[in-house]
Amino acid sequence: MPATLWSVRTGRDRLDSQTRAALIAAAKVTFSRLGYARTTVADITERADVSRATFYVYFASKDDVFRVLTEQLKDAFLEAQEAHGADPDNQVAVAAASVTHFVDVYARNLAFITVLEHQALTDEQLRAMWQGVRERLLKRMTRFVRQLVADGVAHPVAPPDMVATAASGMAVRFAPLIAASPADRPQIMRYLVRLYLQMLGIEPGPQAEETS
Amino acid sequence: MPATLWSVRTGRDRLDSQTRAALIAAAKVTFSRLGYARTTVADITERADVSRATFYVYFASKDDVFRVLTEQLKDAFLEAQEAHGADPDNQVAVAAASVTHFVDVYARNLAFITVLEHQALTDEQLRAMWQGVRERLLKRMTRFVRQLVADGVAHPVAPPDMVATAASGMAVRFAPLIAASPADRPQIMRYLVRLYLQMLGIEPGPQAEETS
Amino acid sequence: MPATLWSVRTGRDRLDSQTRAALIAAAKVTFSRLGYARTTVADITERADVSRATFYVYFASKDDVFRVLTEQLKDAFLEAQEAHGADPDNQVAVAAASVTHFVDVYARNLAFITVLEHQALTDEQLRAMWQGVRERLLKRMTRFVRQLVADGVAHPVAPPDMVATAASGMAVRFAPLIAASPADRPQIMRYLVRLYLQMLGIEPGPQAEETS
Amino acid sequence: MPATLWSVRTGRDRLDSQTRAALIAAAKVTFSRLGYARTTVADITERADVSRATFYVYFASKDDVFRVLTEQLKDAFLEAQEAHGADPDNQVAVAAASVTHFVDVYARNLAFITVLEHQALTDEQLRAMWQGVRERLLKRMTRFVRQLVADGVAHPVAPPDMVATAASGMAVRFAPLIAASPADRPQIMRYLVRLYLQMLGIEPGPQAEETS
DNA sequence: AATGAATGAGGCTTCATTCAT
DNA sequence: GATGAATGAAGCCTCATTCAT
Repeated sequence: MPATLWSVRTGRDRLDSQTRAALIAAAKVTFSRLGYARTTVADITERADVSRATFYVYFASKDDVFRVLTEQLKDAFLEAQEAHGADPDNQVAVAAASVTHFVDVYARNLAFITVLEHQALTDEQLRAMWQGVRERLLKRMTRFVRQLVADGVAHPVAPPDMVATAASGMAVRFAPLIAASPADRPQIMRYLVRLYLQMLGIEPGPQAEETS
Repeated sequence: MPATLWSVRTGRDRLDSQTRAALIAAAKVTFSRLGYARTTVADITERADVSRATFYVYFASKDDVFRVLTEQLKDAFLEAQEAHGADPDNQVAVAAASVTHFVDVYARNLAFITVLEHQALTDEQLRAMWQGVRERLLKRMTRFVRQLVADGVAHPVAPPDMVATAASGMAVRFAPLIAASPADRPQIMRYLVRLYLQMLGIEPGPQAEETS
Repeated sequence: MPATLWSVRTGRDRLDSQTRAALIAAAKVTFSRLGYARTTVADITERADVSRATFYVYFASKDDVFRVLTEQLKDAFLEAQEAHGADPDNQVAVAAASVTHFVDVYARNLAFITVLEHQALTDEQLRAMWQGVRERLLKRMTRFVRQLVADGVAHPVAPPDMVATAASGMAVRFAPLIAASPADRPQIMRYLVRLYLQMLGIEPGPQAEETS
Repeated sequence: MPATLWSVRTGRDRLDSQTRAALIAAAKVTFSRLGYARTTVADITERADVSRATFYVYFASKDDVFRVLTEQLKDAFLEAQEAHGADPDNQVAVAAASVTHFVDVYARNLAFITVLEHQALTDEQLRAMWQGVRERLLKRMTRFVRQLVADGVAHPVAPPDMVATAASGMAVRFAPLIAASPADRPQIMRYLVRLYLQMLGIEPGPQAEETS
């Protein structure tokens, strides 16, 4: 096992295992394709090329992997929020980068999110978690809008939280487009950003076009 | 539903039966609460207060009721599109009414739609149907936007189909708000319409505020 | 189903079912032969000549049938306690009849009791129930001994509860003998009764020999 | 255990290993608490603080340890039979000591015996072994009773083997009492011995009270 | 000697669906 | 039309055991 070569052996061993990673990847794909209920542990282990019992070496149950995947998704969204790479002084650029990253994460996880929202219907814990993520993202965007208004940059026609809600809705709806034709991503993103700025009541200057 | 075409049986057809209606209602509630897989036929029949076997008098399978419910949803959306009640000559009012109706139907079926989208992941037929509904709505809105542009009423910052996409995303995201606090519906709708017009690049005149 | 002919149809239908009875009988035999863990639901249903799923129509789980059987055993013991058939005025005859019935029930359920005691090790509820039965029987015998002493009939060398304990131990140990050679039952019972009376400090008169 | 015969390996044999001892002790406790089936090899190794695989260094299987424990129990019973410490010329004292030792061993192994008897239901070898132990003890006691009768010391009301059976039953039933309240052991034992002698038809002289 | 990792085999339980009445 | 009864099929999970190191 190469694991012994590159990973310092600690108590976390189980968590670094290649097998575990393979199972997680397989689970993600399978859940995304088949949904939760139709995914069987056998589907996952076959794809990961291990035996069914091995699954239970790493996860307590089918539910357990699903939670792990959900946590990973959460992390991805919270990280995307950081809007890396945009000039922090250029508020418009920051706004654009933030939307862009969000849409990218969303597009990459489209199907899984559909499944997650379905599961959240019956799983209180999942529901709380996913709603938490949504609220965090929304609050941040709301704060941002408020800031832009205070700075006299934006002039929206509705309260900041409504604007944020609308903006996130827009973004969500653009994700499938990008997932469907990745080649058009730059163009689609450009339109999305323009519409976003328009909704904020910002005059789109040339800087807005520089995103990712 | 071809059933209406060939199953004429008696005067009072199976399709009218009270029992059938009860089963459909029960199925809708149960699917919405528990999702597809976790809903059992027993759940549905218990709620409808009939025996498990009776279910199969009216439906071929669990899948069958789900399809029936999906058809009903489709009808609801297509009907909402008709924008009843708005002055056909006031394009802005028509736009507002259309969005409003859409959001209302969406809000009333939130959970079921979540379930439907989950099922569409694995059911090709369902996927095609639901996508068809979305496309129809989108196309109509796109046409509408194009018309407004041609009429010099709207000045969007992106192509009509992009605007329509963004608008529908907005609307979808507002539905949960309305479902959560129906009392605030008027206020929320007002903001939604404003943002919608803003995105279309329409100067919101006083008429826009008159919606529903 | 003849059931409709001889049993008044009530809500208890499920409980009268022939299938249920067959499953219970099959479960008793199988548990007694194989013990709890090695008994599979398949073993039971095969013996009852129904499908595996049918088992779950009548019982919630393997554990559930086991509890039902345990209740039946409890009832058998409590009923045996009543010492039917002995002249109530002849205390010695009552004593003999009581022991005799107890041993008979025990002998008929030897293996099942072994299994039950094993299960009681890990199942608090079972333990409480079985201990309750034992205590009830013991208390009754203790009361009886006390009475005999008060009446000057018995002159035991130890306190009544100790005598009762010892007597029940004797009886338990005789059960296997009777189960092993039913033909010798009368003779064995005679000795058992004699030893029992001897332990009570009763002069065995001719009446004692009249048991069962 | 043939192991002692052919597995001589090194000076300090596997059979002495501390690890092995720890596993045996852990197994005894675990089997006694959980029963055979519910005890997992993992339970045993966790308690012994070694890895699961280590178990198989010392035992061929879960069944194997169980057999080892059973052998140990057998040895304990057979040794208890020797009635160490009683004046060999005082037959009554010997009788008392023998019963006492038996009860002590039984009390110390109550739960394990319950498990063993459960296992004996399905394991022919175990059944034969355990029955062998019982028979040996019974035969010895029978011989002893016969001797007492021949010596004119005892005057039982039933044949020696019946008396022995009854006596062992009494003893078995007293074991739980002693296990439950060890502080009362002397008192309980005294009553047991009295009842035992009473059953043998021996006038309890003062010597009988000197036991253990 | 000790163990981390992996798995074959097996058992419990659920549930959509059928069918005779 | 309604239903009680029965079941085939399928999936989750556990665990004793093996093996390479």
